Amino acid sequence: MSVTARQHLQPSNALYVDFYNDFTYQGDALYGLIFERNKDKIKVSKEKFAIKNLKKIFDATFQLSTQLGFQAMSLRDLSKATGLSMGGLYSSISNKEAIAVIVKDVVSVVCAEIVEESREQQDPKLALQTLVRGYLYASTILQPWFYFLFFETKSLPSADQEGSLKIELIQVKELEALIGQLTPGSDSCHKAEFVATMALSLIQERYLKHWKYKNPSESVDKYADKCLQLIYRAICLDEVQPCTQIYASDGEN
Amino acid sequence: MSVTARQHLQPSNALYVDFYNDFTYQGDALYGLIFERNKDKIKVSKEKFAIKNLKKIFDATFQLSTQLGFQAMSLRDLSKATGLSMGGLYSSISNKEAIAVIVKDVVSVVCAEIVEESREQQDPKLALQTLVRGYLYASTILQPWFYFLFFETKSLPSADQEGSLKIELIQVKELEALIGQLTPGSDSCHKAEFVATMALSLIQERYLKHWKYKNPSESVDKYADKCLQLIYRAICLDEVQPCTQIYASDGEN
DNA sequence: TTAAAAATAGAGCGAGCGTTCGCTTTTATT
DNA sequence: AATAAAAGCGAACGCTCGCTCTATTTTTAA
Repeated sequence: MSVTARQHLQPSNALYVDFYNDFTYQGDALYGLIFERNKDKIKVSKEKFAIKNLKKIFDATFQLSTQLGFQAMSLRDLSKATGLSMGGLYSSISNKEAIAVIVKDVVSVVCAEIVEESREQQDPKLALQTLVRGYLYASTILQPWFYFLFFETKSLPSADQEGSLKIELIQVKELEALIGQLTPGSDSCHKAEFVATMALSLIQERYLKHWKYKNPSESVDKYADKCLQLIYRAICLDEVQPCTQIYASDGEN
Repeated sequence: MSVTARQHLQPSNALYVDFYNDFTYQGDALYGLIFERNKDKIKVSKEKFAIKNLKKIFDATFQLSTQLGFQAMSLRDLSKATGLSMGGLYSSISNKEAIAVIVKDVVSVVCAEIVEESREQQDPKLALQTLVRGYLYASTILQPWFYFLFFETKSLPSADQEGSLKIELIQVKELEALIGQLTPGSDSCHKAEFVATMALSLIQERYLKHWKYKNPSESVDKYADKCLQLIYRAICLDEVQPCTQIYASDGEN
């Protein structure tokens, strides 16, 4: 069942849940992927043990660096929080910096996947929806990863810093291209560039201020609806339904 | 001449320049204010010397912490960049943390001032415009300050961390209140809360991604226009002019 | 049962951190 | 030109950092 077909039946429905169930970059599968992509730098040779440790390390890193910042988090702090000894830490990661690099790598891979899925759509409106929802849903599931990369880009080696900026550039350019295709003429109300910037800002708002959105799984669908609706309005897309009508069915939004 | 009167004559005009000329929180006056507010913690007793050093210290701090992050910036780095000795640094600031606290203090004062100016306006539409333009213009002039506070809130003592979050909360609540007053009924297209969130995201976008906006003084007026226009559209404000008309006069926007 | 793999505790390394303090230089006033 | 106060200096202190290493124990999987 296609995305739009579903939405016509029940707006603000279980799209996120569907995405979540298909999303392979989470849980053990995610850490398995990290293990595969960093085998050469990880001393632990068996996947099972590596996954267990990586899970602990990233969970603790996100918790500590959210509180203190990555630079202020010491490896002794991390050792305490993970329950691993110093030696244990260094058998799963090559050094402190490598933690940040892996986060960048994961976000990079996930974003590339979302762009790919969007490009499979023929209809630009569907492609835009796939893109916006993809970013919102993925950054909800991987909130600490996206959040970390935004705030800790400075902690990366300079090559990866550039890579991190490039991710953002690709995101906004992809949005801009699709929005550009949807604007009837060049005399649109708002230029595609500005609308794409706004869209990305709203996407980032969501994972940067996650404390505002306590039950993400409940509300992220509605948030995505509102973002898309706002994009349509910004580019004067007439074909869109008046938004009061969309939200008339359920009281809260 | 009032804000709207001017805009009717020439949209995207010299509003920023006017703001800039009236804005007292810049240059020596700003550092004088910092000196006054921190006299007890500053060993240098003569304003003239304090201003000279504070200027050096904050300029260098913003440059270094943008590159490395505040935590990674050492006071030896700062000493080298300012040309001051370690002792010289410590005669103008009480310790490293104090630098970040002062930034929070400055942004806090400036934001309070903007809210105050907005509240002086009777017409909610004018008040909203004053608020949005105020935030955009002030954060353009004080871009490094706003940028620093956003990224380095974690480096503050916990009391000031809360203070920093509160600034953001006040900003969005003030926007929300005014937008709420402008929405005709409760069945508005978008809830005021969401539109306020979007507005603040766009304001922050501007000073967080300042590398995108090379000539801020030239374009910030147009950016403000676009933000306000988008807010009006989001809340289905009919009285607003079609935006194509506004931008018809000048080619680029 | 057993050999390999994983993990531990923690002493220790050099480097660099934030901060201090006794001293010298500059300033402003006589 | 003299002088007292203010400003500025930079070596040194105690400490923590990222990281390594060893001896030892525990866990795993055949």
